[in-house]
Amino acid sequence: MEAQRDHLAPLVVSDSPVEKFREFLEIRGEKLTDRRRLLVDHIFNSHKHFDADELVRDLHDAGHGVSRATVYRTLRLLVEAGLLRELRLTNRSAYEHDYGYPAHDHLHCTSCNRVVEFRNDEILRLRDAISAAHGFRPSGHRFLITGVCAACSRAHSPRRRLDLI
Amino acid sequence: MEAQRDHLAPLVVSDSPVEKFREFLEIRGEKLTDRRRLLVDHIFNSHKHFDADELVRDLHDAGHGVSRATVYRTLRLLVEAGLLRELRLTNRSAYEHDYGYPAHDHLHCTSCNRVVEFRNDEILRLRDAISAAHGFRPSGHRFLITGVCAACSRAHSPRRRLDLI
DNA sequence: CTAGAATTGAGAATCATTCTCGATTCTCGG
DNA sequence: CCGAGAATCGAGAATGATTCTCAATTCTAG
Repeated sequence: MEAQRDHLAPLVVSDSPVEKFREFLEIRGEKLTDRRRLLVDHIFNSHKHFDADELVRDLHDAGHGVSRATVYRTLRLLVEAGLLRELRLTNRSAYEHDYGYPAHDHLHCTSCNRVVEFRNDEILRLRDAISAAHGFRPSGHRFLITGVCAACSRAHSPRRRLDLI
Repeated sequence: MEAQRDHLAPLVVSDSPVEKFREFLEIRGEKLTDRRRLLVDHIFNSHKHFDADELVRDLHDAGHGVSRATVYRTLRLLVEAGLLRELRLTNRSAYEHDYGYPAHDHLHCTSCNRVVEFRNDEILRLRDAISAAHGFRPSGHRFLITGVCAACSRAHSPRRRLDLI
């Protein structure tokens, strides 16, 4: 029986992330080593948004030592491979799953620093229309809305204007 | 005589950037010093996209020495004041005029690394609709389209697929 | 099993940015 | 005009994230 399909789901995830990574590495004549496998497994088993430091810490806590250098090197590869998406919201890079995860964008609350995801179909349409108008061949996009989330709006005095006090 | 007005121009620039900055500083009980004035003047007289280092270099070349520390401190203030917008496309922050400059977003060519601006009215509408749906109070947004610009598309073999070679 | 190549890890190095703190400049009441 | 006190400045140190170096290890092909 046909699985119900989101009409715009662009992702057909036939390979596991590890397989996808192996293919990518193969093309470049590089190898899927145990350190790399360990990292991909860990990343795609749990985390959502994380940074290099968390990764090092988590793996260390789990008894697996992976050097900082290797973590950074592998993260770069995973981004190039299209498995991870890099977000530069602050001074340190954060990462999230890209492969096998539906396209989405983010709301960033500058008060509590939380990041909320949302999906919106128009964005894609808009992106392509704008790109076409500029002879641009789009490969991706980032739509980030900054502001104050509902919780924080409620928490703070509702009638403040500027950050005067 | 009525100046012709873009129907969505949200900016009424009655003050010069320096004035706007002075107001901002006054509110916080800080001063518009000569170093700060020098920086604002320089920034709003020429540059469009620039980073801290260029600023230091340019000013130095123009015979005005401003310490790195002051440049960074002032850039932060200008962003807080809403005069500049900070872009984190790479590891170093880039800045562009925000005050007195129409709202816009960017196309980033990953091949030649050029950044092109575009204006699109739907984005605002979309941003507000999405925010509303999430009880979010938006204060700004960033819409970045990454891809390959027309020139680069033409320059490279038109029939390449992946970066295999 | 072995030579050669790729990867790893520890720590050094780099790069942008921020901090420290003494020197300088500004403000404002006299 | 004259300080006293506060804010700002600059030089260089410090920080923090990321990248690099290079010897040791692991992998691959034969």
